[in-house]
Amino acid sequence: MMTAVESSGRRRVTLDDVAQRAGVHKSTVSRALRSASSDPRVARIREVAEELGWTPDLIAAGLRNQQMRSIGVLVPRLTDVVLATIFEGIDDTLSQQGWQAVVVSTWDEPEVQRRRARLLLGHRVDGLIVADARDDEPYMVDIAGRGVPVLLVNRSYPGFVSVTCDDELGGRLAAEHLVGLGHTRLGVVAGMPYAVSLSNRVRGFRAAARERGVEVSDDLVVPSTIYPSAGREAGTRLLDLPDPPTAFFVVNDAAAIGLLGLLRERGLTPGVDVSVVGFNDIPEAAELHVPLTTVRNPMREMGALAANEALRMISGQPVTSRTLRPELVVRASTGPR
Amino acid sequence: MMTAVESSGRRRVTLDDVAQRAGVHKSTVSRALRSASSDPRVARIREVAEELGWTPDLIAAGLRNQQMRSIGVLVPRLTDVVLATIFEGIDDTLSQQGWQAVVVSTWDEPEVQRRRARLLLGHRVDGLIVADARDDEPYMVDIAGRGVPVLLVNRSYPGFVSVTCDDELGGRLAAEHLVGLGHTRLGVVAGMPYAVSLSNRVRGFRAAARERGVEVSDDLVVPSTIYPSAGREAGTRLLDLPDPPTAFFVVNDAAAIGLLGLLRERGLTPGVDVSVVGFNDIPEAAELHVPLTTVRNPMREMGALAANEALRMISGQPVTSRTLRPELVVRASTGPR
DNA sequence: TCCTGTCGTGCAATCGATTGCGCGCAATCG
DNA sequence: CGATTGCGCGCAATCGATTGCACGACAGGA
Repeated sequence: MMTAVESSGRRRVTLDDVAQRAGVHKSTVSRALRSASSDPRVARIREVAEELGWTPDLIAAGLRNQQMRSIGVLVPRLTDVVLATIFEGIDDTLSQQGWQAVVVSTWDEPEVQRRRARLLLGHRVDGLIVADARDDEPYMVDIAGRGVPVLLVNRSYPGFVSVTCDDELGGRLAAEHLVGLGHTRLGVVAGMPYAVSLSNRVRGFRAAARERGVEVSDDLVVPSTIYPSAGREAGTRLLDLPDPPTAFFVVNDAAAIGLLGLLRERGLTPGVDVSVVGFNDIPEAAELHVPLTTVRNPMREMGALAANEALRMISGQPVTSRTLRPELVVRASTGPR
Repeated sequence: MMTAVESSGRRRVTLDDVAQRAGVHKSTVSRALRSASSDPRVARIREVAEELGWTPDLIAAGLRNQQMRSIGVLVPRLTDVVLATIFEGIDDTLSQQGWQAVVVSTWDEPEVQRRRARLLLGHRVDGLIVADARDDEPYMVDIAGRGVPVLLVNRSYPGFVSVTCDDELGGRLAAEHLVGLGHTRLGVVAGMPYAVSLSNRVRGFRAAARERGVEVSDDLVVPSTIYPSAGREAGTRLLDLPDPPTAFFVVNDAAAIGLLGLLRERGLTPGVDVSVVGFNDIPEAAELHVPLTTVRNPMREMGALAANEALRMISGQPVTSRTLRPELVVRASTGPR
């Protein structure tokens, strides 16, 4: 004979099943299961629930309570270790507090962003954490005022509360370092123009360089994606200039790694012939043949803080934007001119 | 005056709202919205729904239909690019078919695995894709027979349908390559013993080596984690043996990268003094100073196939385990003895 | 003219957990 | 011993979409 637990493909155990077995009404069971009381009757009901293998149906409870205890998270893509790390911070924080993160990839494509955001709202998430805001296609604007709080992380946008790295400061740290080493011809691999996090890094870099008497002209600032291949391509363009830079600021480490590969092929030694500063300090930056000087971005903390702020928003508490402090990590890929 | 769409924080628009505005019953609206008809009355109802900004409540629909069109995915961690890539394949495939993936990280910890699996079931996912099966703590066994189909990916387990790489073959390819280059003293950085994917690679490697007359003794097989630091530590142990190996098989690329760092520090040139074969072919393997010879694991395809097989299981169709063919990618980190 | 078949619509039940309301029982006090 | 307070429990409504059933209208054929 099969017990209820062993049989497969059977109907879900509901509160009513427990109630019947315990000889009480389902409302009594519901109350018993969430009371802290140690009343013997309550204990008996708990026992029956356990025996029958009852587990709460979060969908039914969510419908009734108008609260799913879940937050939707939109990221460009999870195979980017930067976004994966931010999400890990979010997921960890939420799950520790009994909440569920529901993540979707949008590939930075506005149409996908809109579609998947709508879908998340259909799943009645209680809030949205947006890590893929574009300043040319701010889909979050349509979502806001839908009754669901929206928090930005990683990239900011006017009118929204956000949790970001102080990207401008990060850019400044890179510029100060390179100018301090005596470099005066600075190239920038600038990333996607629609990502404010990246353009802020470039802005900070150029401003700090100029303040120290080094002008970074527009032709030394090359847009790119965030992949190693993009670092190679942008690097090629810059190295092939009549008067190529002696130092590079690459707005993300993956592209910087591509640039390092290009330099190697051209017989240039990073840190000796040419300097390179990356951004984020992803784990492999330290493992490279020539370890990468980079700006550490507190990605995990950013995710954790974003999750907490989102919970605060949902519970109706006031929240304000926060920026986290980046830090320069000097390694072997930079050296004196 | 605010329109319904502009006002914020307001109540959700329900079918009943649309029905009242259109002067019909909500059941009529429900039918109209999902019929393909171009009847003018149907068109009118659609128009009203659009105007009021109605969006389906997937929670309510899920409760009524006993089907959420979502699949829970359990992974060790998403910051591991291997798992992130597998998940990307799953997510992409599911979302293209109108399904939602809900992913959770379990850190390979049995207690977390159990807790989060239960939580996913509480969310009424229609199936589970398990990427973090441990052969010493098979939590999936408790979950199976809960009325929800379970599919394994990445790591297999007896009695479960799985989609995996042919890891044993991958190990064989590595061994054939190294023995073919004349190496007879082979070291193995073996990964976690509880992960069958990894131990299968080691088994295939040792079997193929033995078939070619090279015995890999137990003291040359060192357990590890999958991080670069673990590659360094395991490598240190092997290099400090009285008769150290001249070639290494490292069951995953991240650890192989750590081993390459160690070799560099010891003044050994990979591909010349010592050979190293990794596993997975993650993107950075090709970008290294000494590009890594490795066994390509079709991770994204694995995820996509797993998603499709899971959908098949859910729809009640028969499914069988599938293995995908790995491929040796020879680069500069291996060379003749 | 009446009957039958078809189509569209309204009604009400359903999914499972939660909760306000009210009833009945027991305990305590005057 | 009767009245009042308090507590526990059952009842039924609720959340929002879906769907079987039944009824009414209308058309076509006998």
